[in-house]
Amino acid sequence: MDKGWGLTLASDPVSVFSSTNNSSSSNSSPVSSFLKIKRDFSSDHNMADSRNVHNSMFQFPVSLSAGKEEVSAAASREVDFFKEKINRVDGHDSKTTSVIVKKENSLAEAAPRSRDVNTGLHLLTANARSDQSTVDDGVSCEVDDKRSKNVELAQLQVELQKMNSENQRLKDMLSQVTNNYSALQMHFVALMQQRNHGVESNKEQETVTAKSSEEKKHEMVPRQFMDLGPSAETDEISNSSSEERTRSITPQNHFEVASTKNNGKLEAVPYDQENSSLRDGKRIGGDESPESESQGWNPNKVQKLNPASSANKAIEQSAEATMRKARVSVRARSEAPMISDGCQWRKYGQKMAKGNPCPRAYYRCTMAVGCPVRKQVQRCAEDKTILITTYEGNHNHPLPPAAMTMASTTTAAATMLLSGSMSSADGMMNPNLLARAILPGCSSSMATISASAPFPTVTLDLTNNTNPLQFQRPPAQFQVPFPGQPQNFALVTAPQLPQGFGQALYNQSKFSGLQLSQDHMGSSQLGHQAQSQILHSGQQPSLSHDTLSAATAAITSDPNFTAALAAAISSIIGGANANTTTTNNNSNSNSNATNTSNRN
DNA sequence: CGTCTTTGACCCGCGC
DNA sequence: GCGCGGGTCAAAGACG
Repeated sequence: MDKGWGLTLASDPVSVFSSTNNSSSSNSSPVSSFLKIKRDFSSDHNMADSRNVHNSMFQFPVSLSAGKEEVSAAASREVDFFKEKINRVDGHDSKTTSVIVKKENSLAEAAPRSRDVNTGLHLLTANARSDQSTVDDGVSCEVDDKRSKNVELAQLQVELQKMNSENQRLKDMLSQVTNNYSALQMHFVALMQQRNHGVESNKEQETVTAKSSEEKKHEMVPRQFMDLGPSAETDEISNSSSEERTRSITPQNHFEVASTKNNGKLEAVPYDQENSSLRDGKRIGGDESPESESQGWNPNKVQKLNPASSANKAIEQSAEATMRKARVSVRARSEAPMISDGCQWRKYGQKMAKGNPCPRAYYRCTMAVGCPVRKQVQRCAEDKTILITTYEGNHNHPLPPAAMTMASTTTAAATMLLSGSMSSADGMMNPNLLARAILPGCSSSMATISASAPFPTVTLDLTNNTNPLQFQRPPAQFQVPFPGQPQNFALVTAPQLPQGFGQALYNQSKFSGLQLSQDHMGSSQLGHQAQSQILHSGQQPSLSHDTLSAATAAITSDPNFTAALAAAISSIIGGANANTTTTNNNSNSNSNATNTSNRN
């Protein structure tokens, strides 16, 4: 890379004039996405305005497509530039420098600008000078040229070092955030378990000590929908059905969920069972764990199972089944055939669904053998620009950072739905409550929850543009599919993204954050963290627009870089915002969370 | 050659 | 029992 630079520069602007530098142009080295971005942004038209070089190391004019025609054109322009330089020998060094660099870049095309540039430059600059001498004879010009080159090279070096340090920092932050996330998950599971035990004991206490109804209410509130929102909202709901709901809670069920999760990774246990008996197994031998197995997407199967088994077993099974069958449906506007969520999917079927001219596609997660996660993708019949993606199940394998958001979202949805359905005597949940719980920042209309047993589904309708920030960027971003990536990317850029996927993921990030808030509501520490998570998604706009735009551009322009960049940026944003929000929340966390989220 | 997509066939549950 | 619809399988083809 460095060498490439030297070579590229060696071609030298002047020599370029006379002959095309083939060697340099052929030097296509890995150019960082950032460079690419800048290059994209800086069009050739700006070449004359290259005085701004000092502002950004990447702003020097670059012609990406350096064809022969362009070379000649560049040559002509270079001549003009030299004239200019001559006129301003005393003027800006940067100007002359920029011109030279420009020429080199245009000729060298995408040649990487590395720090070693200096070496190559110096050596070749001499030659260049000799060539240049033919054009401009002033000795002072040569000196200035040399100096200016040195200056710019130094600047480039500094900038590159900055970028390297920045990258390192990003990496660190990413790993840190990942670790924090894992820790939080574990903590959450532990707390949930504790809480379930506590609930049980509280129940017993209730019966024995016959507490006042009000006291009971207070105790119950936390259990029911987990404190997702401000206490006021909770009170609202608790008065009516919450009491019954909470009383009907089956601690065993809760515990079941928690315990399964506790056995290591969140989603591992329940799905291992399912994995052991996938559909294949079912067909071959239906005897083994028929329940877990045969259920697939079909809710009906769940129904059948419960009556057959004993009471406890039925409860457990229904819990597991519900957990497995809980769906998270995301409605988002997207031109892409499928939302990229960071996981690898394999299409295993396609069907024409009744009442919808658009076929429904069935995908299975292929990131691990036997991963039970599946998703359906179908376009909305009414508005074909709306893509409905329905997720089911939890991954039984480690996920890349890019897939963490969606995975946590589905897990959260499954957990929450399970808790909600379990906690409600009649199996119905208060849609508004749930909606608020899932998307505290969104109007309840954005999230609809179908709790009709036994097939709970959370539907996030992200097609409504309620967040003004999301209009800031052109919709084109989402029209480009990012195979195998993105959720985190979307999470990162969502606030700036117009709608659809970004919005969906943006909200999903809240969702995932919600999960923690719900379950930790009682616990101050986690509760705050969870809230900060929620807020972080809501406060993303606090991130500098330049950074986001650059990241977005990088992603869109360089698909190969998408995953890494998305992960890194998302981690940064998450971390930064988490910190920021945490501090901000100290004063009034609840209201802040609500307000922030209400921006949507 | 391995992987992925396509697509017709099959299985299953449900309602009539 | 039959038909319908949802979900899945698996052979064939496409693709890199």
